[in-house]
Amino acid sequence: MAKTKTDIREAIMTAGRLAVQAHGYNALSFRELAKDVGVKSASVHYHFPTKGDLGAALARRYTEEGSAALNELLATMSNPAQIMDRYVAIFRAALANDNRMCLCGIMSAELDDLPEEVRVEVDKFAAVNLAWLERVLVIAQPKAPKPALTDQATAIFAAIEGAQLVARGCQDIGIYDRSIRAYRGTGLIP
Amino acid sequence: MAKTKTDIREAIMTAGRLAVQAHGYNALSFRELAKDVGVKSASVHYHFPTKGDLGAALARRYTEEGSAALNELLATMSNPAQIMDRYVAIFRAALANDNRMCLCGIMSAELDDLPEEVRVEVDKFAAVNLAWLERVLVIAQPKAPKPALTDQATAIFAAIEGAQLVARGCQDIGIYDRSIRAYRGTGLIP
DNA sequence: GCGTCGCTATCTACCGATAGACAGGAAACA
DNA sequence: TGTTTCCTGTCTATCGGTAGATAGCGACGC
Repeated sequence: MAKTKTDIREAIMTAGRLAVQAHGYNALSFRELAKDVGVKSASVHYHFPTKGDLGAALARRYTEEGSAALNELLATMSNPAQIMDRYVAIFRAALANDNRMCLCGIMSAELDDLPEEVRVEVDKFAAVNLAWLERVLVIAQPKAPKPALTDQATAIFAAIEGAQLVARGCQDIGIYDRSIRAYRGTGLIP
Repeated sequence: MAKTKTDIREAIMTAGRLAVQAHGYNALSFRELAKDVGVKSASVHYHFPTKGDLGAALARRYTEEGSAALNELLATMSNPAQIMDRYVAIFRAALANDNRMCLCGIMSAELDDLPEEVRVEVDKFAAVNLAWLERVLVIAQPKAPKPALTDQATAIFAAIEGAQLVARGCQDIGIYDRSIRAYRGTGLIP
């Protein structure tokens, strides 16, 4: 089967996402990426004229796919605790996959070096997650005041990203698991 | 006043720490660093032969100074809630200082690109913080079983690092403050 | 006088980006 | 239908810039 234009574009985006999740945006290289995909770096520039275009496309796609998966979760499950089980499992999967991180989490660490178009996508990812978490919390704690749930959603997102970061840094996924367990124990996570 | 050898070394380490906290280890450049300090890049190589040496020295110093400050805290204060107030304030200060991050937190995100000698220092920083947090928790919750406190210490450290990461990514220190407030509300942080 | 220490100058390797050639297929026209 | 034209997508080759690292020189202090 011949490679179509879309095939290569998709291959670039997949390889790019994996590379960023493992090494960050700064370490993303057109040459390396091209080698992975099996083309020349100039061809990558054809599909993504600048590195900023590529980074923004990666982050946008990451957010879109994440958002779709989260909405699917909310649509098919009703127990908040079970929903949150799945949520924390998503972030755990990145770690389990070769000690990778959330794409937008790792990009947050590199914020000062990101082109503006990438930065806005990182912000969007956080916004999508916070809004979704708040929806779950409304189900879990219908009587709680709304502002408190907003804070809690923020705290949950930050806590999970942090658990992923520290677990990655220590190369010990057990740190992630123990942190999540403690979050649940205190009721931070339903 | 003339610059002694130690002056230059210290200036390099200070500028280096600030640069890493703002841009990460990968973005740390001998040329930029030399320009900041007012010497040539070859001179920086004289004090720190390789980039790995410099990174490891920065992380080691960061851990040592942090450890000393934390021990001082424990020695002069007795109320766990007040002690934790000071602890979260330390991490907040980095954010307030030009949206910087914990040096070892940002290095954790770059883990795959770190030389081994830097990696071990990052691990040490986490270990020092976890051990210290556990000591504070033992004071705050003397009746709790030890393993639970270990988990809680891990969770607190991860949560604070995460709050810092997300707040930095969104360039909104309010995210840090709201997260910490929620952590306290649930009792995760005493 | 012999180390110490910062300098100049240079090396190799890699970066993102661009120019220009070329193959192949679709589209337009006879 | 046969021919010409245009566009798409990839290639080779190269640019200017920066990275970390090194060799060797000269100034200065013990």
